[in-house]
Amino acid sequence: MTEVNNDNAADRCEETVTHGDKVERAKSLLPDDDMLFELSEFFKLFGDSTRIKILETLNGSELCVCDISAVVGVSQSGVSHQLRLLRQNRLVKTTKVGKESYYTLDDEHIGDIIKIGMNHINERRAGL
Amino acid sequence: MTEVNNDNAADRCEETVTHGDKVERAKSLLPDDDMLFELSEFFKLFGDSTRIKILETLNGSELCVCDISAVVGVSQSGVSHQLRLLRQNRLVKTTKVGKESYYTLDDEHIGDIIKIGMNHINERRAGL
DNA sequence: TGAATATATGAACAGTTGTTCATGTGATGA
DNA sequence: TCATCACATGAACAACTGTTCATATATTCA
Repeated sequence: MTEVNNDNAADRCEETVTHGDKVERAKSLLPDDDMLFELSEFFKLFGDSTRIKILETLNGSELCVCDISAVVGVSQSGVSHQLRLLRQNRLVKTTKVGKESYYTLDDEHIGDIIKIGMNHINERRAGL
Repeated sequence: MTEVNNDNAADRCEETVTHGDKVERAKSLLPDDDMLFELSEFFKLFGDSTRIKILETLNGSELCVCDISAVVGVSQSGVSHQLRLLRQNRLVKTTKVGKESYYTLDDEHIGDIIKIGMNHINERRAGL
């Protein structure tokens, strides 16, 4: 015990870690902060039902903004805002044809991720 | 064209869909609303860096709340709140030993999902 | 050129979320 | 039994997010 002996109790847990070795090991295995931040930003994109609808809609089809709006039931403006987010994060890409912008998925992993999510939900439903 | 001919322009896009057939097809392929809602709720859990840290920390180790708090750098209370969320959604499970609660992952898919996310980010970084 | 159309974007606002503080609960051991 | 500890939980609040409304931009066609 070379640790400072701080008898000021109250938040003992914060100061004297119960299993120091395990904590150090876990810390060293954690991805770096940048990766953790980007990971959460990435998954945040899937954490909204409008965006999930958009992604699932584009999974297999190429559609213009107006059509996407009709499919997901959100105003053109709302869809456009969400598409911008998805575009900036390279989940979708766009091709301009005349006045229209056609959107498609820009990452082959997206379908996989959503599929795993559905599996989780189905298993959870089955296990009631 | 058996559609009502509404000449009130303004929001034409909302009313007269550009590619009706594609829209109907896309709609029919979409998972039902319950699934879409649960999917977004599920991914929301990954959309916060504290929770991602917790999940990555528990991916391989079994730790008590106090230790998790030390690893992720959030107060015991904050971690406890997040663990409750993860517990309620069956991403983690807990075993009580005396005063301590030991947490582990409760779903074998979680590691997969995070891994795919990291791949996406690494590929995005490489493609600058 | 000017009207119509598809999309993008800024502002504003309500609803949600993550954190901390304070406190409650239940187990341990003196 | 009483103090201590690990953990859980409720309240409060600042920060963030998704939507709509209004408007800007850009393309087509008469």
